[in-house]
Amino acid sequence: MFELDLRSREPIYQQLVNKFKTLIINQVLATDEKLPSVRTLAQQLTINPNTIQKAYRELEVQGYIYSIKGKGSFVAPIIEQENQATLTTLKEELKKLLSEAIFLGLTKQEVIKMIDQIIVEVEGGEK
Amino acid sequence: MFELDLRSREPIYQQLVNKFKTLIINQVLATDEKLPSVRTLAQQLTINPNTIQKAYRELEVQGYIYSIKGKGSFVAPIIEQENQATLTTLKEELKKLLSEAIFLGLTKQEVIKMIDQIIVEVEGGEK
DNA sequence: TAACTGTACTACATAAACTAATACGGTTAG
DNA sequence: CTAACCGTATTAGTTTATGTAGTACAGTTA
Repeated sequence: MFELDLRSREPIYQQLVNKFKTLIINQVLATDEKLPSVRTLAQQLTINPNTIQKAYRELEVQGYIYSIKGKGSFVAPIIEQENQATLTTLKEELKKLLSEAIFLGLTKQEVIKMIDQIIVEVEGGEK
Repeated sequence: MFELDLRSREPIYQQLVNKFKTLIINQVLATDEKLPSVRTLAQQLTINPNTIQKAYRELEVQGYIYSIKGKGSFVAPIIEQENQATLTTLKEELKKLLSEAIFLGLTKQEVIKMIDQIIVEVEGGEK
């Protein structure tokens, strides 16, 4: 199923994350399809289950899959994937920008004001 | 001149970078003003000159100072308008990103948390 | 209850980051 | 021109972070 480079500079779990991302984005793995269990895949690749676990957690954080204890890990609904993935990226960019802006003198109050304004625009004042 | 926290989790050179940034941005150090030499400051702070050097290099890379071998390190010309312009640009980018992120589910609380975190990093927990 | 599932905790090896010791090369006052 | 300043490169040692593995715990289902 996978070809891993065990002695690559790129961590194994990262390779797994990328492989799965590709498969999921290209719809090779359908929504709600079950991924191999951490143990199964680990045995198959002759690596430690915890490495698979780390990859799966990363995929989950990034919104590509969801895991249920005792049941398994599954491909997340596409829209949610996209949004979560995008959001994660956005958060990183946001943090960089915010750091820079705060350093240049942007105040917390200004940012909050900005957010309030945006929320009004986007959500029309709900919440 | 400086108060360093030698056993902070934040690297010494990073603390120095931040202190100098603040001083330069707030015009406490004027344009072309000479910074203490790496050895002088090192002796004063009882740390290694190389640590100062690392801080100075970082400041140079980020455009805050310039160094001349054999002469010293000096505050780089900082045009206030440039900063303001940068800040304005950043604000626009910020607004776009924030709009997108909030649309995707980022909450106001998350952003505020993010800001607090950044402020702590930038100011290094003084007060 | 047995055989699956994900997950938490710990430990260990390795890689990266940080700081220091030393030496080298440019500038300038005397 | 040399002594006393400057920044900088190289190297090494120490600490910290990262990646992986071993083991044990906890939920699910037939």
